[in-house]
Amino acid sequence: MSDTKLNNLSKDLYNLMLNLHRKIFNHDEMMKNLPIPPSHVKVILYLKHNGDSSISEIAKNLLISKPNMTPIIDKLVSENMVNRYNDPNDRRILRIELTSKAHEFIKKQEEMIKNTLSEKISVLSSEDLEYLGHHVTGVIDILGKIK
Amino acid sequence: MSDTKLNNLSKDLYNLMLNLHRKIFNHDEMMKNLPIPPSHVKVILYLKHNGDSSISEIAKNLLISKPNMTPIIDKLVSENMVNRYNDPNDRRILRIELTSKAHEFIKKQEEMIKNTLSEKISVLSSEDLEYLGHHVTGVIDILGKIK
DNA sequence: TATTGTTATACTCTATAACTATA
DNA sequence: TATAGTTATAGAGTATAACAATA
Repeated sequence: MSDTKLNNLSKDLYNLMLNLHRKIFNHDEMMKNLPIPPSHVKVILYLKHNGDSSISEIAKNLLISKPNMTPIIDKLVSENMVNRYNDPNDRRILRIELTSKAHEFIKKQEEMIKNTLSEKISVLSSEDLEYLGHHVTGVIDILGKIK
Repeated sequence: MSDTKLNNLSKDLYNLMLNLHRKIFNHDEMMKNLPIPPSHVKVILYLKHNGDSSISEIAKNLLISKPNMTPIIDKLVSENMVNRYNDPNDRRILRIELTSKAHEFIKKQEEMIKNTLSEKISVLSSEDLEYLGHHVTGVIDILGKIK
């Protein structure tokens, strides 16, 4: 693959991110509408996607410094969104798991986000929606091959 | 267009956002690598996209509270990234414009982001890159019809 | 000696109310 | 009276270094 082709594609991907952000998925707007701070959302979504994890794992992957994990997990525990439990193999490690309340929270928020998306694209013609679906699943399929 | 179709498409769009974020464009990671805080980046990019703007306009559209704009603009001025000037028609209004240094900064950052994107997709086969380009421009074209 | 998680602390970012100057 | 921008201030989020417990 030629370098210019790769460069053009990365330019298109950058434009795709900007367009998605501006037209249908404003990250900041979503976060402001949530009842809990962004760092809590990140931790919950991380656990949902990666399963039970140690505090260090979460911190490393979410780029949150370890000391700041303590108050975040404290609050999530007090809100009954996660539980701490000891790792049976290494007594230094605390593992974090989602509660059923957290799973319900995620489900509800995803519904809200999907409703917002539906609204934004509902102005498109039936034909455009057809094409959009085709191209979106096309991109997802290929991204699935990375990593 | 049937509601179920719209729902499926919004689900796909949600998955597209998640996949883009996880596979090739980690928002937090990008921000951490920048030499200036996120709020400054947002203001600069807003001005790049929307042209000279009043402080209230910027605050409203970026969901930053007005009082917090003062120190942000102060710092950007001291870093020689923006200038303040009076609106000729309304003496209450201060308008903000980007300096040439800011334009260069944006150009450099966009280059870095595109290089990162190139690296991430360079593992794909020539054929997959071809398809990816096709679908990405397809999505961009249709998004262009919104708003 | 290295790693896990915590404490302490200072710094930045943010939200709210109250102020001034212009309209 | 309403709006633009500011000041003051308290709260939330973050980064860094130093520490105790465990490996």
